[in-house]
Amino acid sequence: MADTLIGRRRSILQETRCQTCSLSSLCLPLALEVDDMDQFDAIIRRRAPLKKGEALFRQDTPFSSVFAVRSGSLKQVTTEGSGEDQLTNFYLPSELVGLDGIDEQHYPGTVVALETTTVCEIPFDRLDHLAESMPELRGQLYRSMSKELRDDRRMMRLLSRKTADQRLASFFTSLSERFRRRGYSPYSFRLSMARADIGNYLGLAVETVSRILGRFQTQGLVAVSGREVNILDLPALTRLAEEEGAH
Amino acid sequence: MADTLIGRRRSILQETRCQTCSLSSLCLPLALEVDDMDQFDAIIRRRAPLKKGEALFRQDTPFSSVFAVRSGSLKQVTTEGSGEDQLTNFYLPSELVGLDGIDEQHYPGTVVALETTTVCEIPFDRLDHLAESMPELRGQLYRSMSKELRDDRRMMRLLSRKTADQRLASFFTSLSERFRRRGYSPYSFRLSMARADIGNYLGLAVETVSRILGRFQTQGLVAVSGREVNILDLPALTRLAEEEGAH
DNA sequence: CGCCTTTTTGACATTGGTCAAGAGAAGTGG
DNA sequence: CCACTTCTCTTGACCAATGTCAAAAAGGCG
Repeated sequence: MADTLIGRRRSILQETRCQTCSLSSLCLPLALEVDDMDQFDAIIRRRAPLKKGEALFRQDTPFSSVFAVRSGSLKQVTTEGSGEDQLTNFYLPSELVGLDGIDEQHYPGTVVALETTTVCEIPFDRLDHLAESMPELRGQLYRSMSKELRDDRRMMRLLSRKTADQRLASFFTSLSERFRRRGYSPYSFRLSMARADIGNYLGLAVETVSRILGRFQTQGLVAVSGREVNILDLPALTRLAEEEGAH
Repeated sequence: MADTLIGRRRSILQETRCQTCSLSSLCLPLALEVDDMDQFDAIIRRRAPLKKGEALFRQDTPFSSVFAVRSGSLKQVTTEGSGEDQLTNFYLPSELVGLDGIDEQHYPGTVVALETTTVCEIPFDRLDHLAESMPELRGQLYRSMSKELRDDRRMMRLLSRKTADQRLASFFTSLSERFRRRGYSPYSFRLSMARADIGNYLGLAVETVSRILGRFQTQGLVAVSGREVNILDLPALTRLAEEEGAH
């Protein structure tokens, strides 16, 4: 009884409950029964929203939790020795951040909000404990990691076999698809990241990104104005993305 | 009693038991108690050794098991639509193959033996079932996947920020380190893969691989004769590998 | 409104790919 | 065991894609 009240109160004040979260069908609790979802819900910690530029966690910090993005977006950046930073990932709502920290027990990169962003913190030890008795949750966790592995392989393919044009086309079609799955327009969206971030992520110089965006525009593939993007010819963009650079 | 006999017999005939496997300290059963290891052992299936060029499994085949490499080596190759093949990974003894198939329930690439190779087959449903009651095993499984994620990020960094020389240097130092961890010489080893495989993996043309190997040789970094490699100046190679290409 | 950051554009340099050809290795069958 | 075929690897000449440097234009924020 008290529990329910607290639960209700929390949901009103902070909208923290998975049951009422519009992302639950894409997120970890996917496929959990009501009872299980309640338990899962109970281990989640709310965080104050991150402001643009704020870090969710920093590289080499001890690993303790994974995070589900609730709204906004983030980038993961790794610094290595002398080298420049490398942007290894962008995270959108419902995606899980921090899974690559499990192995070495610290986060292998700094994760920074690209805009105002809210996340659910999921302490990993408690998640694992829960997973012990919930095969569904366990499966979902495996799947999340496995999916990330597959995405990484796709990225490796992009980096080693695609031309700059194809990389940009892939970037746009992939974003478009991710927005679509989350119920947003796949044709019209706002980039939360700078050109420099895109270039870093795709392994291209900023200037190249800028030039190719210009070319896409004159080719009638997209209309870009600052960070506002309108995809005009998705099929053509998809075709381009799926071609492969000579080599 | 009968169990023990069968167990013994199996171990003599096929050397399948984890307890007697020299890799157990690097492999999944790492950190399992004796009892747990016996149970783990029981779910493992032996396979006939693969001959050079034989496939362990093919792309898009239904996912059912992960595999631990026992001896030899393999490569994973993904074909995508019209594009050329992309070599996404090499696997050495004690490494786990197939984890990226969990999510979509089929293998995202074909895995082929580079030489005579033996593997342990671990049916995934049984592994997961066991993981339910063995937190150690569960942890080990998470760690394996997480490590692969980290390795992938390193690879992405290599592909997007390193010059051809730095890539080759990384390739050699990484191989060297992997051999060292497995108790082999870090200075002298045999490449089981062709130059074309190395090039494909590193995102370089075969010719470039060949040329740079030649240059490394005249610089006194390595001595290469066919697939026989002697690392002459590991520190220098490491330095080179850790530099980062302009950009 | 002015400063600072982000983006665009231009000129030029460099890395690494492509094509072509030849030298070695290695597997195959007589 | 050798001759033949077929890969695999190396080398050279040339070229295209993309990076670098420089500077101007456009945005965004206090």
